[in-house]
Amino acid sequence: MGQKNAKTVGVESLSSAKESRFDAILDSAETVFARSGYEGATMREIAERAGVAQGLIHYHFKTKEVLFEAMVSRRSQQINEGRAALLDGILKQDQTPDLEPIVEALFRPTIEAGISQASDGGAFAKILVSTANSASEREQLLTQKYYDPIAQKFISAFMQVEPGLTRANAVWAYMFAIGVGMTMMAKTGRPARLSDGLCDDGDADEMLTKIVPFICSGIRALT
Amino acid sequence: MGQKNAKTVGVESLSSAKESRFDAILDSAETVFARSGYEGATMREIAERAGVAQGLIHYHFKTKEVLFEAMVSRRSQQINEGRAALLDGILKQDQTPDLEPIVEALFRPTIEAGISQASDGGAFAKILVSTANSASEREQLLTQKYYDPIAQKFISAFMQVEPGLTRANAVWAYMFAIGVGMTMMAKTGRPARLSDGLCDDGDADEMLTKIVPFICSGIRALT
DNA sequence: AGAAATTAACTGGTCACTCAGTCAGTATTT
DNA sequence: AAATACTGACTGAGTGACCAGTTAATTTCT
Repeated sequence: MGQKNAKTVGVESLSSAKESRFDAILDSAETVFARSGYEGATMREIAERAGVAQGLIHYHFKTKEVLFEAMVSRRSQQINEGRAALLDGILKQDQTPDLEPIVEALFRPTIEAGISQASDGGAFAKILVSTANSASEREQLLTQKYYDPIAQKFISAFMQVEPGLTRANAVWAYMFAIGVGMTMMAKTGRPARLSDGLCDDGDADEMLTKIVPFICSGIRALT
Repeated sequence: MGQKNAKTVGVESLSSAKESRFDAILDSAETVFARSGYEGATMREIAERAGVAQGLIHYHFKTKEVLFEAMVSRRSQQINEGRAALLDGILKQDQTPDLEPIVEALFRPTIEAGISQASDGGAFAKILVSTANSASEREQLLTQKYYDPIAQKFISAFMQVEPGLTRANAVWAYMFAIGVGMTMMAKTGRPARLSDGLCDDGDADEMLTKIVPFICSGIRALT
């Protein structure tokens, strides 16, 4: 269900290229799930924000759970294609690549997926954070399905450019790197609070200049 | 509300020292909130698991929100007293202390609060993770109230033992350190999945031997 | 080409159920 | 007896899901 809406693909996101209701529902779901969490979000609110009848959501997605997965699937495929492309480009070099661009390739597509939608305050990034940290069945399965494969690619890349890493340590390195990245994606505003405004977790580019050296140095400590 | 139950404090947690219903409710809330999240948890389930009538929860805590805060408050005070004690002990030395024990002091009390209850699978740690990462009003206020003060102490300690750190970078260092710690506290089982069983996020002590060098090296990269 | 038939997209209302919270009344303590 | 602790039945406000029926778009038949 949902693949029949492959119509009018072409160049979307162009100005206000009229979007299908199907996609409008997914966009709305992204915003509402991000603000209220899975249980806190209501089908009614998602429908209202998308400007459709509530029944239409059930027509397209059957259940709330399927809707949630469809929303995660759409965005994570986009992100992980970007990640894979960047990583492949780096590894295709002649000499051994640096660790730094690899770590950057891990985060930049997520950031860009956040801002492209503008005005949503990085809604999907927030969903990512809570999904990744959840120990619940449903969310773990989504992580496994959509994020474990690309994770393995980055873990292998870590081992390739830092030969001192055991496989176990490369896995820890990946987990820790993601943990640090959460700080940026959660957008809690806490850095600003703790620093009297010196730090701003809304500025992803500035954060990356701190995060990348932090993680790379941390990884090298595990070699 | 709740402080009138300071009765029979003494040595609790001893075998099955009969616990007050008040505390039984908080314990139950910890487990249920950890598994289902704030919205997903129901007062009915918390009451059943605690073996009391649902009305009793409202008698003691009035609302779900107050119950949640009471549960966070109890455990976080215990954790942060442990953290402060360890940190003060370290800073009281004559010569300049190392960064390593400070970072360890950040995490050990949380871990121990998790295991002491046994069998709950680190329920409170999971709540901590989702609370810290949430951008919602309610959870941000709790973080601010119960965790920002101790965070400032650790940020100052970072600057004291690593004089090259600016205040802004010390704040980032703290945020990143917490981010890495999430990996350990969330207990998602993902490390085991990604490593075919080589890594185990259930073994907090083993994780600490990886986390502490990772974070310390990362922090020093910011100097 | 144009009418007829079929499918897809969509609506508004409704259902059975669950939720947090209330309350009158009962047991237990002091 | 007076206060505190506690119960269990209850309520009104939502909840996700469902469905009969309407409109728009395609396909099929003549």
